[in-house]
Amino acid sequence: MANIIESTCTNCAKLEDGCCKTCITEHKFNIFSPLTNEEIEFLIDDKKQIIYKTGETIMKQNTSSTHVVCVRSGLAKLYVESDNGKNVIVRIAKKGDFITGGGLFNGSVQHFSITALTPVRCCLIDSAKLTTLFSENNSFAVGLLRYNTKQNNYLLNKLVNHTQKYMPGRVADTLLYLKNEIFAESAFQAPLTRQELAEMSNMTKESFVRILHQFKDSKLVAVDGNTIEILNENSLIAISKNG
Amino acid sequence: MANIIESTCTNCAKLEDGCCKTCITEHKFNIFSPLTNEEIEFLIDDKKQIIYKTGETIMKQNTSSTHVVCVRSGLAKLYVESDNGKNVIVRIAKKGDFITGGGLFNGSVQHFSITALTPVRCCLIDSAKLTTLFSENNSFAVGLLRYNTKQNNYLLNKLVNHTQKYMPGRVADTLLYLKNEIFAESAFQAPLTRQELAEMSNMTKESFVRILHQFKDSKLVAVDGNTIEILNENSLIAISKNG
DNA sequence: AGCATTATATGATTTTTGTCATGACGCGGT
DNA sequence: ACCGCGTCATGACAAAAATCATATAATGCT
Repeated sequence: MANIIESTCTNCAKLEDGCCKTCITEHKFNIFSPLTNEEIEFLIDDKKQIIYKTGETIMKQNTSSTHVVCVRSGLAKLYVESDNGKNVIVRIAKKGDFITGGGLFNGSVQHFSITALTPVRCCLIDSAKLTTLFSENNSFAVGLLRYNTKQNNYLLNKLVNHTQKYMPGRVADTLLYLKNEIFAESAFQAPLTRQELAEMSNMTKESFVRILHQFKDSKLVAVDGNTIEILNENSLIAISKNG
Repeated sequence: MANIIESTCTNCAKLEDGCCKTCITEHKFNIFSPLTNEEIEFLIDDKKQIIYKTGETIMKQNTSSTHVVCVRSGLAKLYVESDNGKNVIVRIAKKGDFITGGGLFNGSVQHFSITALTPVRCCLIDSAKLTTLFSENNSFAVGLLRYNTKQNNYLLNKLVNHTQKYMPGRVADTLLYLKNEIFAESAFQAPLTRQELAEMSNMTKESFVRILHQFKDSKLVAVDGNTIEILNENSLIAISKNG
């Protein structure tokens, strides 16, 4: 069971200790940077700080939720569970990511699930507080809209990539995404099974394995279990572009 | 009825005529309903009213644009042009639709193209005016965010439908979308070629034609050229669900 | 350590979908 | 009316990807 850890992070319970303010800068929660100290105080007043174990569900699709998630550490997968039982992993959330399940001002039903890939430390913040701040602080409102817009463009791009590219292009996309967006390193140990990597790439695990093996044979990547190293990024980019 | 609206709209240059205000209610531009008369006056001050002929490009992907589009009549396709030359039609815009190409507050680059499927009458409004109103009128800001959120959920849904369903399910989706979202009638004459219907359904035109033919054989639809009639909506829904 | 369970890998086969080729039909322009 | 062009339709075939089967490696548990 996930445990509330307000005791372990006592500094964070009140703003006077400087913890939440620090968290916002340190963890790069850019979305909150326009807020004044007073507004932050208001925001975090009754927030809950939770640690999820690997594999635990942070949010479940189609359930109702009145809070948003701010990831402080760890990785989580955001995925849609389709009617046929197959999952589509939409993105990976990491430190500093801010997640609204179905969106503010649009009902409380979550349109995707979130599951911890590693232990995840996060803060759950009441949506109502965000809507209040949305009205009071225009820069914050602009930030929220911009966040949504970017998400929109991201999804538009993913739609095209997933429907128009052949499998090697999609595998290349997934590997480049992990390198550049998540780990920011050429070699990384991804806490993702082949099944999950396949769900990110819109294919079966068998197909993913085969293509990864081809990439390995072509010296584009080095693979050892969950550790993947990008050896030839330019070729992967070419494969991604080519389709 | 339609004539009255259109004749008033021709003098839409000033609010004194009551036209833009009428337009907002009559054409159901809900996004603008929170605005005061003064704000509307400000918004439409130097707007441009344009008529596009069938086939004309209203917005071109990857170009810069500083305005948003409000469709007053006609139909237009919003589509992404992918690197391999194939198009993905994301949605059809109709009367009352409000379109921001790449989004407010996020650069001016358009992330998709818009082309008129029929003659399209629309107003182009300066994005800067919207951002000003966003700051001044909170209800309007909420409406914009809600619009974006809905768009997000729509794209999420389309991503899953296009990647997880077999072709018959996707064709069923397209037909149901046209019936319920665009024409609001069981029988409709769609100004879309088979190629375009295929681009909405993420498949080749040949595949679309074949599946439409099967649906016709199964008495699910009646087809005569561009006129399509949904005869058995429940079966189409079942096919859509099934995958 | 030994066993059960899960994840990974790989070949054989089938299903799904796209590509190519061809013909029919409809429509605008001369 | 005739031609040319684009759309629509349909069959034959090829390519892409999923499924199935099975083997191996890794992991967790008692």
